Amino acid sequence: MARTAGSHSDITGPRVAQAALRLFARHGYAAVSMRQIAAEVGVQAGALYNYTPDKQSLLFDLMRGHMDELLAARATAPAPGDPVASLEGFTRFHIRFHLERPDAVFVSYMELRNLTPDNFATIEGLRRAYEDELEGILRAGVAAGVFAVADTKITTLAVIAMLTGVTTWYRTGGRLNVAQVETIYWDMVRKAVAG
Amino acid sequence: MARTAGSHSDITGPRVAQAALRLFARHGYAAVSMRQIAAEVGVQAGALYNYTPDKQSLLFDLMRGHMDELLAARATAPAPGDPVASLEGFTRFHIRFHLERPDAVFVSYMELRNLTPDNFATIEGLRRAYEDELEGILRAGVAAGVFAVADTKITTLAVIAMLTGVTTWYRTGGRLNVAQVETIYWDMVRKAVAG
DNA sequence: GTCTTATCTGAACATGCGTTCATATCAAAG
DNA sequence: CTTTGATATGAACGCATGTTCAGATAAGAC
Repeated sequence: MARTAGSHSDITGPRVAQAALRLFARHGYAAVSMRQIAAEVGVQAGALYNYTPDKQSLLFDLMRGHMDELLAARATAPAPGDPVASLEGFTRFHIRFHLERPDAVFVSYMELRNLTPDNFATIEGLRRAYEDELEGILRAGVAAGVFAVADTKITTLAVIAMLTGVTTWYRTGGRLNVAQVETIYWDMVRKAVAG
Repeated sequence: MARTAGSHSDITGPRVAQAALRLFARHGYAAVSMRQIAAEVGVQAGALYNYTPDKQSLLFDLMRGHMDELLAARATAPAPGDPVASLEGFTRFHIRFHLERPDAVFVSYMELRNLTPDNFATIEGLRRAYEDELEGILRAGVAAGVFAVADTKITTLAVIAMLTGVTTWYRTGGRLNVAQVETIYWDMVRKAVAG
């Protein structure tokens, strides 16, 4: 019995994306079948193809959407002249943003190898753009003599790895709230790059 | 034509493990078929079952082997009384050990969700034991008044995340050698936990 | 009330999956 | 030289995969 209750495109579409994100994060892209996604939405597998040309696009669209959101959110953040304040802003922004969407973060970091080469290049470019934001702050701080880092590129990657790692252990309702976590990490970042 | 050139068990066995490790690291456990592993070894799929009861054991044995190696190597490291020297030792050990086996590191961090619950618990226990090594050092440093960390558990995870991140960008023959990388990271770790 | 069109079903397609097993081969033991 | 046993083949098993599509259904337009 098709079309059981009206025009559902604007409802089913987001539900497909949500179900795919959830399942990809839990079990991995390759381990999730189109039929599992369809079942989670409450639809037959064939109906998914009204919303995505194929499984690969489903993954790519999730990842590109996540990176676009990340860069857009970052673009609206205030940009203080002081490198230390900028770095604190970046640190707190990164932790908050990533803790708010653990599934998208997980998928975007773990499923890179399941992207086609073209799609991989696109995502990689967006990630690089985000990293450049942090590296710019570090460079400015070094130039101003307030940071002492041996290598801005490596420090950038090290800081991002440390901050993103928070998603592997943080659980809502745990011992610490997001603001406390931000402060603990900011304390480490601040000292690590200090002159 | 079976058994084309003598008794190969002691040669084929390791080759199966190596091929599985390589392919799992490149494409992910779920995306790699037993036939692909067999092809890499130069054998038919059925022959793999002389060396593993099933695909899951192939993954689990690789991960347990990696964690066992990690803990065994760590156990032979010298244990200075000074917390700062201990932390430097741990930092350099961690980077060196992980850069020497990038495939095993990748698989052990990415394929946790493809382990059965029992196998997952085992690997998780070994990882915890390793983390406890670092946390012990941090606690000792805090007690001695040479480290100032807000939360030893979180700092442990943050430091390990930062150090392990080196495997995502380091390439042999690149701009920096392992010793230089060790020094850069040790500089950041040392400052991040400093009092 | 009829028609159109978006949405979904359910079956089908070719292909690949992990795993099993009877059979073949050959190294080494007697 | 014969026998044994480890090691491999290659075919087969039932089942799942991503994707396609003709047909069914119902909401909204006229």
